[in-house]
Amino acid sequence: MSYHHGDLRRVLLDTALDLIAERGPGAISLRDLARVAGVSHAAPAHHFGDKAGLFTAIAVQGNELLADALAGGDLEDMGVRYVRFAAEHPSHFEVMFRPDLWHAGDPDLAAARERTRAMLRAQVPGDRDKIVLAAWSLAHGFATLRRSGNLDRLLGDRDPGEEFREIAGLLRVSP
Amino acid sequence: MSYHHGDLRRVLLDTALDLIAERGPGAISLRDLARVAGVSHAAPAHHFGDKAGLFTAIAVQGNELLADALAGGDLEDMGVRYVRFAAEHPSHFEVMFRPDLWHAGDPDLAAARERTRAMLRAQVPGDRDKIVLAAWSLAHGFATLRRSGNLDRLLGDRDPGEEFREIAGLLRVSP
DNA sequence: TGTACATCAGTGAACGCGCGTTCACTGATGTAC
DNA sequence: TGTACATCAGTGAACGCGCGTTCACTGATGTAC
Repeated sequence: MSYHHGDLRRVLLDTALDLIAERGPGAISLRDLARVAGVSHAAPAHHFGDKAGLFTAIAVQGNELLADALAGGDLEDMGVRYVRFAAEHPSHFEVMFRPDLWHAGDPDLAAARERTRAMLRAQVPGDRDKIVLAAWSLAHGFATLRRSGNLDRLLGDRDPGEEFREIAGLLRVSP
Repeated sequence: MSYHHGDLRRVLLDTALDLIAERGPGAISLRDLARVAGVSHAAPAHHFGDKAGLFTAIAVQGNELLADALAGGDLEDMGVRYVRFAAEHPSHFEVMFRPDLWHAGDPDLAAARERTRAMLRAQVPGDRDKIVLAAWSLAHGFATLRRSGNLDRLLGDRDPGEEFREIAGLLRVSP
């Protein structure tokens, strides 16, 4: 491998996502990240500025992925996709909802978050904010409980999205 | 104050809850806790064994408080109480759903968690697990999103429980 | 095609710091007699 | 009422460690001429 890696930023991000999925965001260190990625321990700082910068980059990427995943479809489908996203991108999902981890003022992050929010809203005709909030709460709660292991005894091995579809199907919007 | 404090365990727990509410569980250290409580830095270890022991104690207490809060009432009321608990005991709530923080094998904690779960189940006649899960997801998602600041622009200054009652009122269990 | 130079990615040594944990100790309390 | 002793809460010094960050540097790449 040459002195200039060429793709180190991406490698560091991917490695960080693996580490976070394994041990949680609290247990990660820039030095450990560099160690696992096989580069000098100063390299992460070079790319992300500092530790919060790393988490900020992850949160930006996560919001973009989620916004993409939510594009199109109806309200129930949105919930299913939301839950699936959380299951498939656990590290992104976790970091996205931990404001203490990032640089809150980052403009890229603000834009990415706004885009995700706009996608959530777009699934409901007529700007019915409370309905969006109810659906979002349902999907977010399910995804979070599942991720924290609270549903281990309650769910089978099925696709989490399908499990959620069944749960959500028990509720309907009252007229 | 005498050499023997008499109530140090409780003071340490309360201080820890304050610190967690301010800065999040990741930013707490036993030394800082001791500093704020005005005792030697080895005192927390004396009471809780180690750092995870402190979080375990908080999780036990949180589960007991939540189980108490959920006793009695119907399904919708359970959601309201759940949300209210999260708002009133943010540190407990946060720690309770962060398995990476505690001693997972602790028997007291296992018992306390089981008691909370039993309370959730008890609100639904006939053991309809999926309904419980839907209601739990809804309340948990709302509480979590609110706590992470994601609803700041969407909610007013009303009691969080009442905000939730309105949201939950938009959904009904389909026949 | 060749040379000079600017730019930038990544290095590695060094720093100071706060941390968790250990351990022999000391002071206070309660109980047995 | 008084004394001896066990128990336990809390102390304070000491340890070794991993961390984030800084900084002068070196190697590679791309571009201008």
